[in-house]
Amino acid sequence: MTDRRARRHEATRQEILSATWQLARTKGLTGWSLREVAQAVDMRAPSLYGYFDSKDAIYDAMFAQGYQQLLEHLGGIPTDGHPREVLRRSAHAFFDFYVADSARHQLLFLRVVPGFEPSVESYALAQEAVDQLRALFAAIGIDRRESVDLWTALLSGLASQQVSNDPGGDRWARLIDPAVEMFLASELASAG
Amino acid sequence: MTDRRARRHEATRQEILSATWQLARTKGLTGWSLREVAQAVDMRAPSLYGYFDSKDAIYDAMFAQGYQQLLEHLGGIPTDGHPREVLRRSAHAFFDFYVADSARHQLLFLRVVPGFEPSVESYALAQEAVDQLRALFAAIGIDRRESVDLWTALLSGLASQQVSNDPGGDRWARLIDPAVEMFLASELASAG
DNA sequence: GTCTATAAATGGATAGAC
DNA sequence: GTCTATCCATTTATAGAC
Repeated sequence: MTDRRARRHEATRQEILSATWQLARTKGLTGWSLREVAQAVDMRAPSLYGYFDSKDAIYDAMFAQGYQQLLEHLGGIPTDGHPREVLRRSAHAFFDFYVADSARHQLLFLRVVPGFEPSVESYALAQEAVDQLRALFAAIGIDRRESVDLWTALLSGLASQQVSNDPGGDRWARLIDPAVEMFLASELASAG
Repeated sequence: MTDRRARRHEATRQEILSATWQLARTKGLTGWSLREVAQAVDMRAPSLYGYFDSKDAIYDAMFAQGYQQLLEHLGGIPTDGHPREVLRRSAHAFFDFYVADSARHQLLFLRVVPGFEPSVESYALAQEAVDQLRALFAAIGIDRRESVDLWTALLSGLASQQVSNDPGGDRWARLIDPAVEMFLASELASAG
């Protein structure tokens, strides 16, 4: 059983992680220190070591949490209706997830933190997300790996351009639906 | 006239920049210190200040150099022949440039270095690259901004996936030509 | 132009009292 | 579980001798 003490401990852990996410968003993924985290949660830096073994352990927990959020995000996509609609929904869902937090994107999808490698447990979550995406595509009849790879590249590219070149705008967001049509036309041509 | 002293100074500057690029590639874009740079060029750290005012000034010089390389890379693309061929060439050129140095990509296209903002002079080079890309597309009859934006997203997405998920491989490189065909088919459908 | 010496701050992390 | 105190390394950057 998780007693009161364990629940409190976990709550504080979450509070710390919440503070690191906030710092990562405002000061950059690598632009914060343990002292700043401690200050944000009204502690002294050494107290953080009661919850995380090291700064990299915090990054690892953020990595895992980010992929859990992605899994929930993907899991929330209805898979009913016409394949075109499912694809459109998933495109917007993926785009929104990416654009919502560019620090999270840098942590999950790029290799930005010097020296940081996710633990095997955390990496398993990343693999799970890949599997879930593949399952989504299989459900609407797209099962070639190349197709999924192309779709992933297309969507991550749109989102990356949006974040980097038009933050807060919709210059690339408006291209999602045309991109889905382009992709589908190409898929139908390949399949038929 | 640039006398011997000025030429020597510039040569040393280049040597320093070369060392920082190497460090950025091996230890991450933000994973190196001035001491390491100095050691690599057989100096002491304070001597670097004879060539650059600060670490951010080095990042700025790298930023400018990266865009100069991109401009040269784009300029080297022959624009003769069938539009499909020009597009294919430019796709491979862009992909190769991106994949060749992921630290450079992070510096030029993402906001990875905490606190770093390119100077106006350096940013002008970035704008020049955008203009040159637009000119290339105009030359083959693609002049809608949305088309160029979609193409940029598609190629940067392919390259990003290649670097992040299959470094050293060709899983996404093999999708370049199919992606060009997909893009062209969509463009022809829009135009005609 | 490069050095030594050092400032002045900050980093992650540990020891040990309470 | 959190603190103070501190270690020890490292950071960027400056002063001033040579």
